[in-house]
Amino acid sequence: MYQTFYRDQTQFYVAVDCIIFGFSEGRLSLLLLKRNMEPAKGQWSLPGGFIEAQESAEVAAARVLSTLTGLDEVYMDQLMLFSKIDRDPGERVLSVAFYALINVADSNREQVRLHNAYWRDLDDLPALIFDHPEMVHSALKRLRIEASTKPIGFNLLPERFTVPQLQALYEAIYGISIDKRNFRKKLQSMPFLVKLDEKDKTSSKRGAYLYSFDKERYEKAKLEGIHFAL
Amino acid sequence: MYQTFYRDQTQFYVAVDCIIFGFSEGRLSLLLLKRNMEPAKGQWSLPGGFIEAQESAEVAAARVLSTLTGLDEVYMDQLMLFSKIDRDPGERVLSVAFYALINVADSNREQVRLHNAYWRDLDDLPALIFDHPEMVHSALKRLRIEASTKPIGFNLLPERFTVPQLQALYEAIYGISIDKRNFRKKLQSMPFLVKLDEKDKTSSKRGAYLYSFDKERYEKAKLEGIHFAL
DNA sequence: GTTATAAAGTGTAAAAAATACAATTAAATA
DNA sequence: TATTTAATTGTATTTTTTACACTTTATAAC
Repeated sequence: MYQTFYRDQTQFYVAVDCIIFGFSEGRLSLLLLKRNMEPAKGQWSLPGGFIEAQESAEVAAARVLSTLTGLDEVYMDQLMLFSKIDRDPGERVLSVAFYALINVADSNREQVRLHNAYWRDLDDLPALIFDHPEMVHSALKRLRIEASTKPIGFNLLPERFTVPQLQALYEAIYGISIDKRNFRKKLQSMPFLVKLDEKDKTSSKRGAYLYSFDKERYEKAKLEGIHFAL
Repeated sequence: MYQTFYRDQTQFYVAVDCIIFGFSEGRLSLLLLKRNMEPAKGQWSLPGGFIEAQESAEVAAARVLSTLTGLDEVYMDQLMLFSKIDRDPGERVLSVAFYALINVADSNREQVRLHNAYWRDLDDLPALIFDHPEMVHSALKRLRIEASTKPIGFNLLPERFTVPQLQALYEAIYGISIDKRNFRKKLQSMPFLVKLDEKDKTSSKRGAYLYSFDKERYEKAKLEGIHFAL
């Protein structure tokens, strides 16, 4: 039987690490933990934890994220397994990296604070332990690829958002500036972006119309060959 | 210290499984193992093996591939970790899937035979054990994404290949038929495709010119903003 | 040695997509 | 009432993608 055969094999600790993206005031940020004890005191790390006996990696990552932010059903996707022998100087630990997209305002501020976690601007990250910088790099690369063909960016925005907000998000993700007329032109070809009657007046006197992403309409459009592309 | 903390954690067997793509006679194929003993006798599986104490997942996958085919320095990329609790009905085993692209002719036929491995047409795969079908699906999806913007398809061809061969490869990867004039037009914009003086006459009386992919020129072109795209 | 065969090789026009670019509108505040 | 600031709108140009058919080359058959 399998069991007998497997018994000779080495077993490993397997952790998950989460690259949690947020977006506010036109900037992408990551939710990071500040170590307040040795070793590596003062250094920063990605939120993570060990996979438990009865968990898949995906469930473990969702647990870590839920514990930290109070959020469930968050957009999350696995990046890959990081397994270099010395990636953790303490002991051999493999780690599966996940990236998550959340709306900062939805997270539980107190819970985040209690875990000694802080939102740090993606363009100005502190030094991170282990291979966490590599994980972040990998996550950003993946985010850029995914966000261009799938409507995942909306997970970083409130339920209702304005066109200028959406544009600022894409400008932040790709680090470019986009012509607003061309940007709106693309949006017009997406029947799953629903224009609401209400305006958001927090960032201008005139106010900008609020929109929402209609998941059902998106699925319908996809079947008709209309794809998301930004 | 870390060690003390880690000791409470569960450890896991971690395997690698390889989706090894080949291309011959206009068709993609996978190198699969046929089980000639129980359990699951007669069923097919992806080539794989356990990660050993002093190996990274990448090294383990390269070892598995080298043992099976005699090939080193093969194009290989990690897909992700598969970790569903019951994915292996025998015991809890996590598995990292890798996909590899090899030139079938380069592999050691006897070695492959000895491991009870066979090339099976991708369009006519046998039933596979565990979550291996999911891994294959994931690999094909990744291959399609990667092959469209990176010159990785050449790993499936001989060192020197013809334009019709290259076109047939891309037609096989994407399951479409491509206009040969438009295909050649795109190739003309790629200075790293070197036309040789020799012809391959195995598939036509007239013969088709052989080309090779020049990696150095590719890197140079990339710096100049010329990207691979097919 | 002429002819038949089969795959390799070639160019252009039309359509679609991406890009560049500037004035007007709306609402609050001075 | 005038000023301010961000939101909103359309068109012309360029680039890219797509559609499409005949000629060339070398071998094999006659």
